[in-house]
Amino acid sequence: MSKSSRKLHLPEGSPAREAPANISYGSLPNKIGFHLRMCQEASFRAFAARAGEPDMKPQRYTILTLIGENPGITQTVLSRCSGRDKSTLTPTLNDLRARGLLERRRIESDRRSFQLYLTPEGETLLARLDHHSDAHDRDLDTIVGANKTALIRLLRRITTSLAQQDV
Amino acid sequence: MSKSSRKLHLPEGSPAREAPANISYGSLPNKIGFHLRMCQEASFRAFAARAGEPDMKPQRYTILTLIGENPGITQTVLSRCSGRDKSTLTPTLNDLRARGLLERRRIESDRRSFQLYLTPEGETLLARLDHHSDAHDRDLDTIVGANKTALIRLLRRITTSLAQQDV
DNA sequence: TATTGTTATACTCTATAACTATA
DNA sequence: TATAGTTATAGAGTATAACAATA
Repeated sequence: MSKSSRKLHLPEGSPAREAPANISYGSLPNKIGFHLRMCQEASFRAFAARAGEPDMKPQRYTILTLIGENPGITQTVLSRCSGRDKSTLTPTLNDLRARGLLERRRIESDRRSFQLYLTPEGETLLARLDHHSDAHDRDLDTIVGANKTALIRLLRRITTSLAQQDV
Repeated sequence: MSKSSRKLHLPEGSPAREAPANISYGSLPNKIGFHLRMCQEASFRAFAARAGEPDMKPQRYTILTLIGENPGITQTVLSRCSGRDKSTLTPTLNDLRARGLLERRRIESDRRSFQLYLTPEGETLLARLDHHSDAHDRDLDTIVGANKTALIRLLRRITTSLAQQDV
């Protein structure tokens, strides 16, 4: 097996590597959406391999970042910012709390809500993830070169345009 | 609720829309990887909303396309082309067969393998999905404009560069 | 009544490992 | 021994709906 020789950790989606064959991909290679998906998967795997934190997927990294950047953010706001339903967040936040990465405090002025804060351990982990993320993005920068700004601008434009379509 | 007014079908990930607040996203907005994820999610949702086939996610569309383009492709080859483990494919292919969208034939010269073919119903569905996919990609083309070729080239470069890192 | 967060439930996707049947 | 495909098992992620506590 020539499988995972130089790969560090590949928590999910390890295969995909091996070259196909004389296979036709039809119209897919002309579709932006297809390449977005391929590219996002490749980026995710590369980040996961680098970070070596099998339980810290991009979505969790985003959650930690949002809490770190906005201490005291509530779960509902967090759910909107991260684009997931609030019920989706509950198990994740419980898990992160169980790992001692974050804590929450009840808001006395509105006892329905909780404010979220990173613990020192959470800060440490976030810093480590940031480090890997920076390195990963430097890789991407190298690949993309001078086109980075334009690329991000394009991706943002697509994201916002598509989101506005169905408001 | 201003939720899904003009949305057709949003099988998964329906929220995400509502604007955040005075929230800081830290370094995320500078990260290509972050925007890839946001963009891919937005593209996926827009496609799903347009196609209105809640069970036909991009991955399944890719599978149908690959079989349609390469009649007689075997499951193992298909799994490599679609970037998923062969065991992952089994339930999906069973489901697609149960829906009458594809069929398989044993290869007599190697009775371990099966060749996959679309049924007429599968061809019809694929044509319909192609139609939606084309429309969706025309939307993307409009958003991206003259940059399409450059964008795809960049995305491909990222995908292949990252994939080669860990061979 | 409306909102915050939880629970209950369900489904999809994905993986690895062990298995079978064939080669 | 090696390969094609299945089964068993597991886990993450996501959704909707109903609920309790609070506003």
